Amino acid sequence: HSGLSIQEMVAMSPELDTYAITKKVKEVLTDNNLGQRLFGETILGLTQGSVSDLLARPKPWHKLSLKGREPFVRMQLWLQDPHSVEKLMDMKRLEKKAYMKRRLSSLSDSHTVDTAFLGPDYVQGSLSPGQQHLKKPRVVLGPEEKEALKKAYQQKPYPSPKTIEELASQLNLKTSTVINWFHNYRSRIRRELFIEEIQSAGGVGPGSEGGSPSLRGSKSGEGDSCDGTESEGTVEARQGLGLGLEDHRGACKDQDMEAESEAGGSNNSPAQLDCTTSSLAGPGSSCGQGGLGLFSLTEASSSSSAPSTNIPAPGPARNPRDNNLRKKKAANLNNIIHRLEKAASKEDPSEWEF
DNA sequence: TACGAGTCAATACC
DNA sequence: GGTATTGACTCGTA
Repeated sequence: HSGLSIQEMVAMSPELDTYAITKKVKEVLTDNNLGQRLFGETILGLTQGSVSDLLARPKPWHKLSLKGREPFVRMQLWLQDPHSVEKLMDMKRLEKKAYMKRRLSSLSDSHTVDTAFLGPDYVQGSLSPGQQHLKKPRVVLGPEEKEALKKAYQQKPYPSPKTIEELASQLNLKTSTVINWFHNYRSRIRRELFIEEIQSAGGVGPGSEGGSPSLRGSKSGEGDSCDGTESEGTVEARQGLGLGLEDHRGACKDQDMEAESEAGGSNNSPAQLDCTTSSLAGPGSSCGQGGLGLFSLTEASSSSSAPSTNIPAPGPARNPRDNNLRKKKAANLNNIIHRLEKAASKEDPSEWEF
């Protein structure tokens, strides 16, 4: 695109609505029966798992590093390409053809080892079959171990090396496993909090970095997300973008939904974003957007107001299990937040209750 | 050196 | 078979 590298484009990109982008991508993929693996590998250069994660839990733009923004810029470009679906369909056909060809040749030569069973490394010739066995088996933590780790986390999210050692020996795990678990858990809790904070429509401006926004209960009262505060974004850049502003209003209007949201309720209407996402649909969109540029999505959501444009909807595919999971997570987070709030209100650490 | 961010890839789940 | 989850890893940064 315009001879710019993707990094340059990311650097120059205005704020994008990551939620709207992923929503649209999911739509296009399902509508055209295209898998995450194919999309990830050909468009984003990511694996299926990463794509799944990105699509299910997009971080708000302002929370992303340059590297983290890259897939969203790629998705945006892909959505703006009128032939995007065709191209991916072609790739799908080619893959199928190649697969059939491989199957045929492996069937015709009974002496040939079916590389499908040997993994990509072997296919690429980097590993011999013998070496396959050297691969580290994945550690799968049992429910009791997870429970114990979670309890330990609630007591100390940043355990000392000594605590880690103790945990590891008590649970019969390697210390590196315990360390990794804490890293991952912190990171994922943080990500869940981003989502929760967006969902509760409080909006996090750049100024709310000093702690969990949920703790502050600031909502948007400071004028950040609901007062139209401008950051780098210009009014001109918002033209024809109804997206951020409208959703924004919706988000502010729905502040009283927070309680329900925190309880894991699904209170976001996917329809809210219809017009939003249609701005991604390119020419022919019914939501009146004139001559949108490359990154036309959400200048509307200035950095201070971005989160509220990224309202994560539960999505139509949510099954009861997902909802339960969400409820559990929300409850767990609220529990943690509650304890942190209590702790924060007591000056003497000895009074902190965890 | 510890941490966060981002990602891979094995596994679980539907 | 496609998608979601999650332990492990790399890399950049303070």
